[in-house]
Amino acid sequence: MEIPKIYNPHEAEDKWYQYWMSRGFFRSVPDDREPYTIAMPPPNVTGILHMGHMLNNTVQDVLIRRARMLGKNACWVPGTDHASIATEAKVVALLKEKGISKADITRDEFLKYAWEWKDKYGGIILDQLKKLGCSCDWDRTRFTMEEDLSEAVLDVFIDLHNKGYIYRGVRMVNWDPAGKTAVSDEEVIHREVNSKLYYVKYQVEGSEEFVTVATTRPETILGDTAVCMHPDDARYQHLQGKRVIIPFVNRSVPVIFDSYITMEFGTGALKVTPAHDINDYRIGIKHNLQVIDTINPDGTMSEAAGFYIGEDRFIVRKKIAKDLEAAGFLAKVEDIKNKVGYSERTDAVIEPKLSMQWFLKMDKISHPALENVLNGNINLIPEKFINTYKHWMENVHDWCISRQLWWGQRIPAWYNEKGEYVVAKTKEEAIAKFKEKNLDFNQNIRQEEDVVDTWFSSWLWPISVFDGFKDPNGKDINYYYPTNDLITAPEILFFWVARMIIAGYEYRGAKPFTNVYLTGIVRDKLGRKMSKSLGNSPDALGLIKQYGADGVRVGMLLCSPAGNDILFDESLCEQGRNFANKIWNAFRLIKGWEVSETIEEPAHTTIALDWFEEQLFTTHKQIDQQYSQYKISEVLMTTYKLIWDDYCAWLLEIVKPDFGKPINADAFERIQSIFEDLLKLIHPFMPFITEEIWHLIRERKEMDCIIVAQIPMHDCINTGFIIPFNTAQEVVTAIRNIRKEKNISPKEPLSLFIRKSHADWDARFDSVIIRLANLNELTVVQDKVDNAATFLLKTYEFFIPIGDKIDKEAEMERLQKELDYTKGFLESVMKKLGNERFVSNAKPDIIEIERKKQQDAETKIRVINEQLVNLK
RNA sequence: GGGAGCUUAGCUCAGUUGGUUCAGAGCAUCUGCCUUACAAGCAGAGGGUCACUGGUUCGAGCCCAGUAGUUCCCA
Repeated sequence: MEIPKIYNPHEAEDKWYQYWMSRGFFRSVPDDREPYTIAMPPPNVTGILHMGHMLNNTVQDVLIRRARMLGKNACWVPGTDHASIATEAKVVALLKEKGISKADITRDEFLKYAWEWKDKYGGIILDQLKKLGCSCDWDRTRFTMEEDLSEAVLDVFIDLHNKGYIYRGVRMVNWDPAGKTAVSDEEVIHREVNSKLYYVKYQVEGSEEFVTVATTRPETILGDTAVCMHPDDARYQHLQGKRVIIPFVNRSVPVIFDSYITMEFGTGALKVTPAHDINDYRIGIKHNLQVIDTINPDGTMSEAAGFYIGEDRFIVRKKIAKDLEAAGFLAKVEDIKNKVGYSERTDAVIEPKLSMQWFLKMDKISHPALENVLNGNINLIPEKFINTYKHWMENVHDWCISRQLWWGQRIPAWYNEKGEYVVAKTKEEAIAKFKEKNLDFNQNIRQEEDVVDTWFSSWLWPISVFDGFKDPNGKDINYYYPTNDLITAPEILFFWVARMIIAGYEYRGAKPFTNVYLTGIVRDKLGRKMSKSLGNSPDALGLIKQYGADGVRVGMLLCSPAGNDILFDESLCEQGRNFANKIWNAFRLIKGWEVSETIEEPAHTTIALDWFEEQLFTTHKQIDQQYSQYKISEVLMTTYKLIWDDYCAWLLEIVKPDFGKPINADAFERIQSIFEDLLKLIHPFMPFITEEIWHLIRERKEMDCIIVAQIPMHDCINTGFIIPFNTAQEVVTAIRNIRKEKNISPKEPLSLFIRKSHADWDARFDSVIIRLANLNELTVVQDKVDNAATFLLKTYEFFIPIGDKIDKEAEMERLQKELDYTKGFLESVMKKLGNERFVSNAKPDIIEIERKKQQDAETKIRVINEQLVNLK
């Protein structure tokens, strides 16, 4: 059989993913084992796989696969959320292409189109996750708008309303004129932009004086109901009790004083537009000002504006500036930078707008969510996010949960003709409630038009995916809840993570998960966030095609410590691909050997295998430790080095039989089973290549797959092989260096003499040194050896006779340098030991170490001096 | 404006309660090798005033204060 020199991932990927699926390896049902559960943060149903998803889901898959291999009942629940705004925008656009306007069809018709769209395109991302190798239990795939989950949302809404947590109120909301809906504070992105600051003159009533007011939004002048100054501002003291005339509109409004004003900004005089600015709104309430709503839901000027009716706010901004200038009211225009809010979903400029919305009171209900993070019942990883979390939870705002959309769970509230309302699941129940409350009702009661925020579905996710609302004592919810780990981005710490914790305590009396692993944001090399508009995001599936899923997974995780942003570079995937190829070639080597029962096992092979088994055991423990701290990229690097350096570069080089010779059968079995252990360790990171090799290396039964192989906990006595092996490695490296310096071919055998001057030489790895350094002799001697290249390790002297190749001058120079350094070092040690305060304050073991340093340095100086004398 | 974090090699990052023999890793770089597993490779090498200033200590990358730069969150 000819095995290709270069690993080709594609065939293996499709083959094994199908195999795993068809054998049900991803499936989890409750049993006697300990559960390990992750509820996937549901990606947006309109989404396609991007770098953030790849990072996030690779981490989850690593944890799930690891848990599976540790014998836990691993359950990873996938799904998507319905993303009201994004999906509705998509469907509206699609209808527009067909020449259908949303305004012309009924809610039911629209929803029919939306579901059609969802069934056709929704969930593409889940198929893409399969390409990445994600081992989710696909039988458990959920969708936030499916029937059971929607019912849970309605029940929760009704319950919270009954508890008095949900209320209706007029509030200044972030209005998205493109989506024609309110969005939450968290969905507004503030960006610094170049704007103009317009200085507009307002005439003081009954005088020739003008007050100049600076504004970035002249179109809102139409809604002004006051002008405000700081009470301490000397410039405006004489205006107490006066009124000013709004230019153009000719409305007389009061001059008011409030310490909210920043005297230094603009002219220190602020125009107050309570309907269109959150701060103005607060001032308006305080000073009892009139509120004039001059902007329509679609961002055009309203009837109340009186001018430019029906024209877009940004066009009006330019027009009114021109008109003000023509009328002589515009003093000047300056360029400034200011922050403007944009809708996360539609990228439209957010318009602060007063409207009637539904809110969830957060103060009481959020308490356990703060408490249980602070007391460590729930861990945030890394811990630095606790501060941010705490700050947010202590200043939590009520949550605006209504959205003026159709795609989503319709709020179960019903109005009578007087506008009075009850909350009930069905019309029949609503009627009953109206009766109960002695309110008017007839057949004309109508349901609230708005739906709830998508997060109002997804905050129930860890409960609802296990049907914890439908069946609160069900097998699944009792077994899997609380889940173990949540892996998500810090950006949604508040509007998703915190709210899930709130819901968890409110509806299960228990946390939804124990650990929250916060991944970083994937940025490009230049540190810019990856985005569609910048076009700096690589095509995720393209990367998988180019480097293989295993390569990309390794690339993602090599550079991603928890919570740190990752600066992604394709070369990382290349490194991952190269690593896969390295493993492949190790397999090729082993597979190519002829095995013999009769040939003797060489000493170097036996001892090297002994060493490696101890090394494997030690690394195992280290990896466990790193996993327990969620240091995933360190686990990867540790395993990477174990395989590449320890196994391939050292062990295989030692045990490799000479060309054309067979290998001893016992040794072969050990080498192969070590290789299998290594495959298991790296499997969570590189699922495909490990499964492929697993089956090529031995005949396997149908269900004997690495995905369900158990990671063994080796019992290994500390045999003390590691330190002497390290010494042997250093000796080999030193000899290789000498060969290189002296231009001696690796094929030319050399002799090595070891002179012990301090401790006895540990000869256990002599055979290894002989083999790797290509020696024909290794002898421990009492005396120096002439005409030899020398080197020092610890307190041993090494001699390699090389005849006339010695360069005495260079040799002496090297030794002198080493001597100088060692002397300096000894001096610093003696200084420490001579310091009485050090000797009396430092711990005894520290002092002991210093004494050892002193001794070793003294020995070394003696040895170097002798060598120098020899050379002369 | 308020709060939090970060600053260690060219890049990305480790660095436990302050205490081993130049502060570690991977990548990149440089040198020599197409050695019959792998050039997607092998064998070596170089590279750091631990942002800066001061303090505490016998001893500071680590603790404290200040400064600068930077990122994020909130307003």
